[in-house]
Amino acid sequence: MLEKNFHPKEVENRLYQMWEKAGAFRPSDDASKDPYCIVIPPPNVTGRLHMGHALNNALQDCLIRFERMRGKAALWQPGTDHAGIATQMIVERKLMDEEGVRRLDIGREAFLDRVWQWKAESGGMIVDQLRRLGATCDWSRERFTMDEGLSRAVREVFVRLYRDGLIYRDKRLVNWHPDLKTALSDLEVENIEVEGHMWHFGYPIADQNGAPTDQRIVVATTRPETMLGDTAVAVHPDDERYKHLIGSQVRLPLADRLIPIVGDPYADPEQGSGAVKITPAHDFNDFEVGRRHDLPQLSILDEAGRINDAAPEAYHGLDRFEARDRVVADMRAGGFLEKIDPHTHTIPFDEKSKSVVIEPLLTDQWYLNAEKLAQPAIEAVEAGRTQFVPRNWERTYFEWMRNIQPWCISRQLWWGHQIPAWYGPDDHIFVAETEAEALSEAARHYGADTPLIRDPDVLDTWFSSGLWPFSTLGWPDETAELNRFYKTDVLVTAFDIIFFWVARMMMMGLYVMKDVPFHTVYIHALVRDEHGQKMSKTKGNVIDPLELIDEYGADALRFTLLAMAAQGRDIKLAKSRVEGYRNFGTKLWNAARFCEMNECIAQPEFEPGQCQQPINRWMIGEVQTTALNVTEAVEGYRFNDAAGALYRFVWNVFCDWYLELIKPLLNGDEGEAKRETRAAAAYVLDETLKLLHPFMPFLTEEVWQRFGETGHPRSGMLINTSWPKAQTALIDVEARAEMEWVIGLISEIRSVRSEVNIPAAARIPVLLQGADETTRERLERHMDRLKTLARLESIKLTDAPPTGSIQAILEETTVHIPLKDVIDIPTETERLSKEIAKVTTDIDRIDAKLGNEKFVNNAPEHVVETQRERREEAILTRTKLNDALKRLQDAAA
RNA sequence: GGGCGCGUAGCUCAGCUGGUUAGAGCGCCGUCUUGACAUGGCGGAGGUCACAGGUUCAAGUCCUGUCGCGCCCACCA
Repeated sequence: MLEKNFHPKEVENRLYQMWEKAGAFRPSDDASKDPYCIVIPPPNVTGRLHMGHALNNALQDCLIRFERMRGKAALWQPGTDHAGIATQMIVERKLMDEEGVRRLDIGREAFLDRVWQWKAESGGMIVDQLRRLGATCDWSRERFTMDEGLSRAVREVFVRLYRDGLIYRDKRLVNWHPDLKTALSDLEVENIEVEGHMWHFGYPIADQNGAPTDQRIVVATTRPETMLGDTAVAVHPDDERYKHLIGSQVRLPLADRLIPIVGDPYADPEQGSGAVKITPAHDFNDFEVGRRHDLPQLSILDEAGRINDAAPEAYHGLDRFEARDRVVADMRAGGFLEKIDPHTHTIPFDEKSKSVVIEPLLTDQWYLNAEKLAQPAIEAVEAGRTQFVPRNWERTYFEWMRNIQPWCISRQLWWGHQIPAWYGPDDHIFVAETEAEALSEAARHYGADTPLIRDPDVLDTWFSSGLWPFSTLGWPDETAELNRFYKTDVLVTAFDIIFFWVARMMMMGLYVMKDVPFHTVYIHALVRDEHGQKMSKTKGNVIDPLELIDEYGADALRFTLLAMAAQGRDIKLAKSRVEGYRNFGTKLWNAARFCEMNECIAQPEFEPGQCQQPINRWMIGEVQTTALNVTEAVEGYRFNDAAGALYRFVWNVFCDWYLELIKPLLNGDEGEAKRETRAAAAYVLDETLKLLHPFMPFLTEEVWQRFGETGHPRSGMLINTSWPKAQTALIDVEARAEMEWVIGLISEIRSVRSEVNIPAAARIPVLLQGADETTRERLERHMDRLKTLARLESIKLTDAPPTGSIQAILEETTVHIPLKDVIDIPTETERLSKEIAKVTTDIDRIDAKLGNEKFVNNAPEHVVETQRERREEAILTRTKLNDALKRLQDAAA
């Protein structure tokens, strides 16, 4: 016997282990089954499950369970990402906290050992947390981006790209992280608006001998320290104010260097003074200007962001912000500071901490020619070989892909895939998959064995992530899984990594596999807090999914997320919502409990089409409709529709009506109708469990199992059961009409009872007017139900005009309960008058509509028909209301 | 500057290709501990669908504009 409530804690772990032990997560080997594959967005090994993961994985698990039940060989390929920077930082901090050593103190080898050690100890946390959510990943295939196999894939792709000329080494400005001392890609930089200043400097123009004159040219900057690296001043070639100065020179203060004034359209005459200082080594725009004019690139910062030897001695070793103050002070002292304006501008910060200011720095790095790789990736989406859901994200994708910049793929870190490049004594580059290969190439190149030095840098984490859809399936080997599951089916992710990841997978997949990595990209919402803020540790507004699981169970959390996963909108998560869906679980649990108590046991030979009772025929039809709706919704990635359909079906149809309506029967004598109803109820419950399983796997499986203990033994676990195929032939329109009539009648009687304040416990007789033959038959069939659910004592029929009415009930109840006692007559009179006025305006409006020829001629038949019916109904209601009003007034008098 | 999206009940949000009387959860009011469920039942209040125009027989839904809000990209000497 089921307990009164479902206790997730006692069930979840047990069922999960049972599934896993039974191998339920492994795709079927049956070659006749269609393959279905999702690769998980690999969480960082350093990660803890946050709400975004919970949503992301609830969606994937829902799809995987759905497709598995639909008979596909479903593979959910799991794994984790080594997360270069994040992981390195965590281990560095740990080293410092526990042993007081820096990574440089112990050296690269030892440090990497520590990272691996750390990974072994605590890297599995996020994976366990995914299990708690109920994620049915095939854990036997779990991969890690730094595994030997995946690392081999990385090396091979790198070498291929290099040999195809798509990876190259270049010296240009990169986004430099002065704390971590590494380059970052454009995407890892976040521009944040801050209040700052604009300093205006007057640079003295030099005479023919290079000596400063009194004439000044004013430039402005938000980064005064960079003036130490200025190598020109630019003015617009057509700017009348400065045209004549092009070709002359400026005596740069402090640095005391002569720099040219050049004409370049980059200088905007409208902005500031119209003249702009050019610092090619510290500004992306200036870099371009410098290239055009062949200006020297004078880098004045070292890798830690301190002023280097290229600047005057007074500034050596100063941090960039100290240097800023110093430069401003010195400029002021020298009389070169014209003015300071307050100024809001955006400053590049590192995207992770949002606290370190990124410096453009001139360094040698490895680049990937993304423009070339983007071409086929753009075409694939244009041609629809990969589709975004919702569609509008394609615009975002195109926008970025069409303006894609070279991708800086090297990082000056230790944790990651070391770049397979070696340098000869003359810095000649040898790129090869192994050192041996590189050495033999070098021997060929130099004509003798030559020692090589390996490039110490590692690759951007996202490089290996880009290979994920095929590297996890075994590439570069031609594995059975690769053949079977690539391309994969759908990628599920949030929009914030479309650029980081989706775009890169598209490029890499097409380059390496010559096919898109997935046919669909489902972009889901971001989970925010109740105020719509992005959840973040610093804001302290994080809701921990694990806490919610502890409190309400994994099913409740999953259902909440799925029910709210409307397309394209952010999810503002409120706890009350989770609670509501937990209650939904309880409701279903108790419905099952009710079935169990009433011996509704699934009969293996039960034929849903053979039912005789209209109520059962109706209910079976409702299940079919729901199966149809849920299937279509999940197929279309409309998870909220699917969840909503299930919620309404279970609660508002199955529990509220069906179970209530069959109570008189179940409590009555044994007989064919009772037997049929028990079997039908059990059938409906089973179908419901199946439909709900991808959404609430634990509760449904538990009920499924428990019923197998007391009823007919189950042939298998719910997780492996076939998805209900909607049989539209089982939808009996007549039975539905009849039951809707019964439900409507009960609702009306209840509503009227309440309106006239009949105590809930009171049993009343009811007079129904205008009963025709069909109505009489129906009443006969459902008499018990009507009496029970509407608390009627008796039902009398008259031949007078139409159906159950306020008037009739008022009339009859007066027999038992004096009207005056239960009704406040003045209030009631007022209410009725208002009601009458309202109905009258309704009638007028409908009359106007029906009087409109265009409407009658053009609107679909059923719309016009509906309007006519409504008109008649309204007129009838008005008559009744008027009668009731008159009666009240009589009673008052 | 370019792009995307949002504005519907007190709160959080659904509402697909225009078509009955605009829905849900939570909250609120009333009522009921009746043998599945108080994590519940039953009944109810609450909305000029941001605003202004337009298309249409018909607009929350389509178009234009206005106001307010959010996000992404780029730029800002």
